[in-house]
Amino acid sequence: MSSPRHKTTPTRAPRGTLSPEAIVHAAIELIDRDGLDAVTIRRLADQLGVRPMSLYTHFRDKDAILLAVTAELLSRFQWPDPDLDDIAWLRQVMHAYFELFITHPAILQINTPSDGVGEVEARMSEQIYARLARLRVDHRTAIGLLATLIRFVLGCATLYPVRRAWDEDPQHWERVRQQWARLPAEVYPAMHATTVDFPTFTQRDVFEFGLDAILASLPRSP
Amino acid sequence: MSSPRHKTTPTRAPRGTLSPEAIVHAAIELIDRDGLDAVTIRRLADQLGVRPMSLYTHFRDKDAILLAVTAELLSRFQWPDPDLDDIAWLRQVMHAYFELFITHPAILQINTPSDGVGEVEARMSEQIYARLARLRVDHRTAIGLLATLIRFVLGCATLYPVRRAWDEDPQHWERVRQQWARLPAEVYPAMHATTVDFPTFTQRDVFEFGLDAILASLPRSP
DNA sequence: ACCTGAACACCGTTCAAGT
DNA sequence: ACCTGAACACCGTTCAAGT
Repeated sequence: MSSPRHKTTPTRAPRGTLSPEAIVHAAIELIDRDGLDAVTIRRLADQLGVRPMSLYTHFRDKDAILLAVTAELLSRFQWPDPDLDDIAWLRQVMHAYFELFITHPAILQINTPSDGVGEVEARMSEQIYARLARLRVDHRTAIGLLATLIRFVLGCATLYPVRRAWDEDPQHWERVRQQWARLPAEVYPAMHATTVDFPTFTQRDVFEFGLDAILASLPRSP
Repeated sequence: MSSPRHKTTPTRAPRGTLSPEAIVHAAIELIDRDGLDAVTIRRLADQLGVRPMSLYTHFRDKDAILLAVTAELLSRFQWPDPDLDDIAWLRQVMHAYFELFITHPAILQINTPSDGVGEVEARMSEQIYARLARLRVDHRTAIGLLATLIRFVLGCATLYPVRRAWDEDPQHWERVRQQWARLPAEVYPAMHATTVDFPTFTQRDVFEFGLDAILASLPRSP
């Protein structure tokens, strides 16, 4: 009578339920399903079967969680086959970098302090500079080229989520062509002219085109 | 006795105090001073000497305000002198685009639905395609080139706020050089090698380098 | 038409407690 | 050491009211 055992006890979670890894894992799941804004201390706790405050035993604050998330995602970077010839290997690195960003667009939205993206960059540097040196590229060009490539990939990744719908709609470019063709040729001569043999680009096509353009200065591999 | 006139009346704001323009203006001020996160309906209202709910008379919700902010900022895009030769003009457009983004980095964080950045792109297109046509660039190359340039500029702008501190610290690159030089030459031969004539890049130098690289395929202007 | 108070359903986080 | 309840200072926004 004094202690009604079979209350609707909200069952305290057992001691081992939580860990930094489990939290990061749950956060990534939430991000990939519903986007970065869906990551909330309270919703994270729900997903883990725990009360909100429990998370603070494992991370100082929410920022620390998101930082661990980016670290985990960046660690999934896929190094290409080292046997590829130098230019193919270089392109492959950029491809892997691009793929990483478009499968987890949230990385771009998480504010990493001071160097952030630089993590992957740093690990890339040695190998990339070695390849470029082998291609007889001078130091200044090597550094400039890598910086340019990184920025291009970053831009592609930033635009990808917005442009993605265009790739998936087979009629998109035909509609654009018709729209441009309807423009008065006197005012928009250049755009009008392109509609005769209208070229279409997927996001990946653009990526390929840009890579070609930036790497064009390099000596062709045999 | 019945109506104590001189209460500490919280003085209702007069009817003309608010307007979409005033709200957008105040929001931009807040953004430029304290960043995008500082933009809050309540703080915006404070800044305008008005109560929070008043803003909803002029905008449907907060997103609508931020959309108006990006529209306003993008409208400040500075078209370069049309008398410049084609390649110089093209570079100048990209410079203006870059400057716009680095003076108001918040534009990059505001989620513009579907086309967003495309606003400026669209207005650029006709003029840029006209110039490229005059340079005898085929349609496909023109579209690919513009897409590449935009992504590169976007990447530069994204990285700029993070890398800005490097530009402003005169000792930064010397410290990096020493750090690289201290690496064991057997494990990091390439990075070690660069330290003998260590090249330094400001963010603007990188921008210039990348522009050169991407536009290298174009025929040199006379 | 424009400005507003009260209230609601959310946040991240502090602090003091439980086990 | 780890999990938690209550509470605080914030959010955006709805709804019904004032002028």
